[in-house]
Amino acid sequence: MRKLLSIGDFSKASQLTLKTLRFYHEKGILVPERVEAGTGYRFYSASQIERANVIRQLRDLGFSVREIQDLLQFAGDEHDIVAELESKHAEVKRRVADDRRTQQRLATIITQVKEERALMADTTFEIEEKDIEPVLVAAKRMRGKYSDCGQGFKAIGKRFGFKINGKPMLLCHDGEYKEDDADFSACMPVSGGANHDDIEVYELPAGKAVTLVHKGPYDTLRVSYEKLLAHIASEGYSAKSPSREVYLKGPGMIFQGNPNNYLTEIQFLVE
Amino acid sequence: MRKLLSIGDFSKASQLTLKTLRFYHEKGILVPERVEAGTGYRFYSASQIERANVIRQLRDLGFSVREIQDLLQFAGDEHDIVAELESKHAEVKRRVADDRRTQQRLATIITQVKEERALMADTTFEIEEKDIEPVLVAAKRMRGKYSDCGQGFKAIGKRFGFKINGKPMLLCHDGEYKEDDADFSACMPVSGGANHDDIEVYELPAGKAVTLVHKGPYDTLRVSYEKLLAHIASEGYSAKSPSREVYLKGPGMIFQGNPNNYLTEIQFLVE
DNA sequence: CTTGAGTCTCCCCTAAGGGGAGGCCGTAAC
DNA sequence: GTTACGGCCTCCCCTTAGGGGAGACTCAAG
Repeated sequence: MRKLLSIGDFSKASQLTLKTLRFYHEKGILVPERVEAGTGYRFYSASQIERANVIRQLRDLGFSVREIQDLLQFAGDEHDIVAELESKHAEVKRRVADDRRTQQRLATIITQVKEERALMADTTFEIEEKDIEPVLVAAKRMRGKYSDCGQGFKAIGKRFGFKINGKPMLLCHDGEYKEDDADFSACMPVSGGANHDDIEVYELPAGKAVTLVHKGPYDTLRVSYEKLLAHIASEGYSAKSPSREVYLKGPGMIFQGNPNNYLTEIQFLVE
Repeated sequence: MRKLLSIGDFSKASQLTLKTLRFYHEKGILVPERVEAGTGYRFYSASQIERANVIRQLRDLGFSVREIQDLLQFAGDEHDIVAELESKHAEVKRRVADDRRTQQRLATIITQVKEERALMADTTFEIEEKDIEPVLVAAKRMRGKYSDCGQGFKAIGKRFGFKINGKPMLLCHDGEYKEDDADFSACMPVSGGANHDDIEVYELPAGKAVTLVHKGPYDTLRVSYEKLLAHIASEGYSAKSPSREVYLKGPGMIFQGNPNNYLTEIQFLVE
């Protein structure tokens, strides 16, 4: 009366692969109606297709085999099913939230890298004279080695977070180049905000400036400084303090990148 | 000069477990600066902490070890990095989309199950007399066995999809109960829509009705029918054709559920 | 000298099957 | 009669990113 299907036929009917069917047999969630003693051949009844479909559905909904087993245990009893569904729902929701954060971070990184690449493409690496707009910054005055400025940026980043709207800058208050006991400010352009601890918010003045984009690691910056200062002297300008360094492209959020491709714009306001 | 860290110290500094460090060593993405020949002890340089952090970041962004390996191969070369980032971004996006569909489906199922449970809780299973509102339905007239109506519902579901706004119903056009060659319509309440192929859209009339909610499998429906007809006779009403069956709760989208808990409301319009 | 903490390698385990080897069975073609 | 083919079986290894633990070795302190 009831026709039994071979595993191949059942596979076609249920859209589950042979491997999967054997696996489900082993796991006990879909046991063939009959297993021939001598050959071990599996035979399924047509009515088991329905159960196979249920399992497929549950699997698509993200339930593990173990969970499916539990769920099918109380096949008619709906007591815990809602709870299980809800916990799975919460789980998926959590995963979506996580993934969206990741996605956001990836997008940020991508735009940043692209921006830097574009920058690299249309930078001339020649001395330029241009008018600079005023810029509102959050600045932390520091003393020591220039390379310590990272901590200043970190502190500003922590406080001003999403208000930051430009590349990090360094103000050199010393008239000359100093190795060890330099007087400088780490600062970031911001859209607003108030003073906080040792971070001051103020506006850098506008004005005519002589600038040069330096390409390469930071320890070769001096070459570009000298080039700029020579130009300023030859043109008869006088440079105003502090000079500015804008870190157009440095070590990224993830990759250090190649220091030979770091870009730093040096700006001297002149009159 | 350069101090080397034992794996334990490096583990604390990098926030990667011992197991993970050994694994990354094996995979070649974070090879200790020095491995002592005799003992096999691993020693890391402090500068490797930075690389460890890069790896952590990439791992958090969902990159596999294999991908991290590729990415770190061209540590300075940024040529392919954007492409990799973008493909990962697309991948995450796809996963989010998938998960949200799953989440939606789960939510639908949950509300449905809850609704059915509420229904079960406040149903009286007594004969009631009530006034029935008119209801717009999409109906497919069929002939055969009642149990074939599922295909009718499927057809209507395919055509009217999101316009469906009620429980599936059956109209019995026969005056009497027929097993085999019954004349009935499978129909679903809809918010609108036009006739399509053999699916008609029309309004079921309002009126005074005698109803009874039947609990149990469909093959015991006759008991409730007889109870209702006896009541109608004893009250001196005359029943109008077609009678209606409303499938308040039947086999769910996933689970068959327990047929003993199926709920079906039988409605006879009377005058 | 001993002890405890740190480290090593090696082996097994995860979830949900996929891939393939080698063997058994029945049928159809030659 | 035989051979080829197709369907089925079991058994074993493989995948990710490490976790858990056993047994052995090393290092520093008491």
